[in-house]
Amino acid sequence: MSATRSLSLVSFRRRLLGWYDLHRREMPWRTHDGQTPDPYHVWVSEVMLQQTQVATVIPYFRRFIDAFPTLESLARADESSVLRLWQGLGYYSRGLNLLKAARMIVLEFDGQIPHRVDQLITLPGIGRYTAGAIASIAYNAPAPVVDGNVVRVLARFDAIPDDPRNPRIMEQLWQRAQTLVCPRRPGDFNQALMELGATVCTPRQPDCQGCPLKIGCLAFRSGTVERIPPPKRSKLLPVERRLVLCVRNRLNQYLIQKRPPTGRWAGLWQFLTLVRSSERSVLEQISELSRRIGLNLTDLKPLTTLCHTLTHRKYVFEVWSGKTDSVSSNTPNGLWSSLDQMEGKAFSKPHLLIRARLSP
DNA sequence: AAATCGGGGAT
DNA sequence: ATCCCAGATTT
Repeated sequence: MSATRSLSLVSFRRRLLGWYDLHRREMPWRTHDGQTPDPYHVWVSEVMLQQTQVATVIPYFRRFIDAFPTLESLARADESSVLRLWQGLGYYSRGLNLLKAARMIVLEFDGQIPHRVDQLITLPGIGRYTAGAIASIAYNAPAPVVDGNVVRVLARFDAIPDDPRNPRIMEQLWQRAQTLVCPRRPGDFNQALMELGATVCTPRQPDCQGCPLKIGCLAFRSGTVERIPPPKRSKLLPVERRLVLCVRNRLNQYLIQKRPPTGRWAGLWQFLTLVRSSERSVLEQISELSRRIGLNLTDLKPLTTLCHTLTHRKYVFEVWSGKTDSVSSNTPNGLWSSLDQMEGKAFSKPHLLIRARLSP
């Protein structure tokens, strides 16, 4: 790998860090006095930031640290508390892995978050990126990081036209990041690279005039910035139809169920949900359900229909309301719960929206 | 190597 | 409507 053409390695670092010192954004997990941040804060923030933008994470991070100010307090928490704090953030296994790892650190690492990448990466929920981020930001280790932002910045800087989803290209970018990382300020360097990608070297309409690396950027020189990296061709989303039933008893409680511990929305609560058959009518499906779980249902009415689009599929929820005189059911994982009681439980986003429609 | 796992920001 | 986001884990 040749150096940086017209921009030397040292100049690359100096320009990038100089830009960062001027444009660094304030974030709750960052210190403002050049001090090394709390490794626990770095870890929590980096896990929350996986596939999630900074603006989305900030309120979740504040609430999480308020509830669990230290690694020890997190290790003592239970899964339901963590999921409640993760509610709405998505990728819920991140939260559960965070809890698992906290307990492992207490038991196997004497309560100290490991400094080395090869130790960090053994913890659940910490991969190559997050290990590098923690090691460099919290402990000033000269470890590289390559996230979506860094991929874009480096692919453009070197004018790599190939798809970085190709593992070979990705490995090339990791090597490049390793070479570039500033040994004096690795944490700031890595954050600078990512922040540049998030605020200047953006996917669309990048601000090349404001970029400290435009001198030396091969994509800028050749006018190919907006074509690098190549966009992912979108595929048609499969549609999943669901029938949701909000059953209320005489105590103003609703029947809710806890989702299984694996799969989508694992461990989260929801109203009664079944796959919506296109063969049978809604009322047929509901009466079959009522027989199966032993509930006598009355006042069945359509409440709303809502769509929820995820990365790989689209859900359509047909939501119905109903009443019953029963106070028990055969529903596995079923529970009668008032709207107030539900506040303490973690619901998926679509069921959170359904819940909001039930409030008086 | 490909699929899975959420939800939202930006355009 | 589309692409992407401070990715990791499972298949």
